[in-house]
Amino acid sequence: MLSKKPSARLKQVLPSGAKDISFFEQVYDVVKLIPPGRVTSYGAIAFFLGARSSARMVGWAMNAAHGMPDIPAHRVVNRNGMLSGKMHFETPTRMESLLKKEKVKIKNDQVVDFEKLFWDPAVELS
DNA sequence: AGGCTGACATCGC
DNA sequence: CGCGATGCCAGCC
Repeated sequence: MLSKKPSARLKQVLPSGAKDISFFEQVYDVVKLIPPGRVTSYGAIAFFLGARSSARMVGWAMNAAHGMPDIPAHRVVNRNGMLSGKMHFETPTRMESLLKKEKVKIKNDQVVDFEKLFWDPAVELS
């Protein structure tokens, strides 16, 4: 996979009067609400959006979120608490660094105490 | 216009 | 208990 970036970047800025809220935008909305030092999973976000099987899309949304400073994609990991998307950052160590800055410990590309740091949108945003 | 792929998750064999 | 197959939505070839 070489340059496989969605240059489209969706609508990115949402033209004035953008009323059609796509799945992606909902994902961004949730990810933006993840507090520092906390993490969540692709599946949790997908589930919160009512599409438990659409976890893949969440990952794809993160890919499209590249370049959006408001989207803390590093706080989203897979269900095992593993930094599965670290290789998609500017540098493979970027994701880990950002998390460590937020006092999140990483070991073997995995979030330590993932269950304790887990931020469930279905609960927090209920 | 049709098909493959993807930073996941779950069910089936 | 482990690997294979399927679902899901959007973007790109």
